[in-house]
Amino acid sequence: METTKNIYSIKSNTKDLIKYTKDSKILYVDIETTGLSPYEDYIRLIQVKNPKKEYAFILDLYKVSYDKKIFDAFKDKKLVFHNAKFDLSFLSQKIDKRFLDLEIEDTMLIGKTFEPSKKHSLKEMVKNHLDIEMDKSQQKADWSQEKLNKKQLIYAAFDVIYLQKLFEKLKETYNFEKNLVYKIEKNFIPVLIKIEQKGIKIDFDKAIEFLDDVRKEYEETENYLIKKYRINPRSPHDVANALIKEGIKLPRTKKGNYSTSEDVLKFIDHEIAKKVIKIRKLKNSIDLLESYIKSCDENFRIHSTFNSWKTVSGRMSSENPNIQNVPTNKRFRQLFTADEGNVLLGADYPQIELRIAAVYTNDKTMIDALKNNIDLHKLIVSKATGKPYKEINKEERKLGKPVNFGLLYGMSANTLRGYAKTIYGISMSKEDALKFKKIYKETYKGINEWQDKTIRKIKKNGFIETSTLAGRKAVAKRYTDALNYPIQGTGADLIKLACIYFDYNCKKHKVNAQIVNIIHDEIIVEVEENQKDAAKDLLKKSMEKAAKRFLKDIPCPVDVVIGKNWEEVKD
DNA sequence: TACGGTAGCTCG
DNA sequence: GTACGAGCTACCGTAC
Repeated sequence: METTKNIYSIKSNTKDLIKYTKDSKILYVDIETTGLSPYEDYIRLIQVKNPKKEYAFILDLYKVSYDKKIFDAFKDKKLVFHNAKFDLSFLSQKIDKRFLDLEIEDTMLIGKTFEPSKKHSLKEMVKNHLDIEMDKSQQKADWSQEKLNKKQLIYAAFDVIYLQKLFEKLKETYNFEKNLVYKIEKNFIPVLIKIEQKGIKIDFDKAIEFLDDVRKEYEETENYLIKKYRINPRSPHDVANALIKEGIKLPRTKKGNYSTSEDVLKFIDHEIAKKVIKIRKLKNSIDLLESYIKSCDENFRIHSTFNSWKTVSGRMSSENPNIQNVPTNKRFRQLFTADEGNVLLGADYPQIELRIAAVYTNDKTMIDALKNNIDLHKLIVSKATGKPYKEINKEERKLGKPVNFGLLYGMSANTLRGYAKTIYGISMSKEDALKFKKIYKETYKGINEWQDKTIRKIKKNGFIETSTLAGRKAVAKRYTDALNYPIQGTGADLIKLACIYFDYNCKKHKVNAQIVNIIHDEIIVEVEENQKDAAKDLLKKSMEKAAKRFLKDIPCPVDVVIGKNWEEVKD
């Protein structure tokens, strides 16, 4: 049983903190805040553990204005956190930007890298690795009251004391310093924080105007349907009943309800179906616009939260609001812009997942095609329709995309038939669909072997552990997942690395550019007009260097486009 | 009334 | 036998 005596020293004085940290190059750090938002909430405590001392130091920031000198206690030191993104967001936002330049380690990331299927809270990891049960009853205590009680302070101190013990144990257990996935994720943290803090500029007036237009159209459509058919057009139940009343037959959903999905409605030649499709899209647009307008800060910038490891595959996600699912239509993309005197740069990786699949499966035909600059989406449309490759236009190419991805990730012949029907208007027999799959398999032998091997393994063991080219692990129980995770995950490894390179290069060449959005294979950057060419060059080089690291000799040329808004910078 | 699942929309 | 990965909102049945 540990004694609580000499567990901590609590002060409000920065000088005492500097004195405490002075003799160590490594520090274990945690903070307690009044809430989860680095914009709206405050840091109450900063807890620090110097491994050369027995006790933890607690800096109490109650009613103390944030002192820039606090940073001096951490300068030139390596900081160890549990979930560094959270602590560094606050420390860099409230105290000193230079916190983002420090070398760090993150015990939670080590857990996520080496034990992906376990839980990664400090409590769970301390239990698993040290066999100690931490008392977390104070975690959600009130950290804004003037006088903190002894229980709270002991809790705060133990967080960094156990953090040190956990880190030292993990260091014995895993060789994380050499692990590429850990390195990428660790170095990506400050890059991600900067993206969130900068935010992306919205053309507020245009957004309001757009919302107004959409609302009017929505209300007109809604009133029409309510008056004429007495239905709530947002209710699938009402819509289904109304259609049945009109003598239309509807398929069932998995759960047995009548389906009114767009896939069903678009084949129904009736005004209810057409207007319901329309009103759903309008409502969706209204929701998106309202979320952007609501999220703007006083400078009309949106600060979305980006997650780097929330998905199984390793892909990023964006929330509050999600700015990775902005509709591709002009009026939406034009809303995302740059400050006065700045421009945006846009760059995406062409057909990146197919390039990754080619190298991952060592498919000679696909590699050869890519080396000869053949567009694989055009090629698949050409093979499906019999139309010569050179005559495939942009619209038709767009349709090839889902088929290519579908077949890559194990799409069935039946689903392929559905695609042929809905997007090409071709009625494909089951035999034709199977024949087409066969042609695909014979063309791409490497892909085929990989798919067969994966299916066999899953059938035998019930699951499979997949790995990206950087070594990011995931467990799949369905073969379709097992085909997807390593490819999609490698795409994530690659773009994260590109962002790290770009951020580093901008610092090195003193280019004042900032990434403002990442959309899986696309990077959006904001930069001062007079540095746009330098930034463009660095972005291109950074993305191509990251691609080369994983794709080896498969070329991956990146085009960077300059413009005033997102619409203008698409390729 | 609160919650969770489903359906349906958006994106790569 | 199954293309994959996300977030957000409204509806709707169930539990309290």
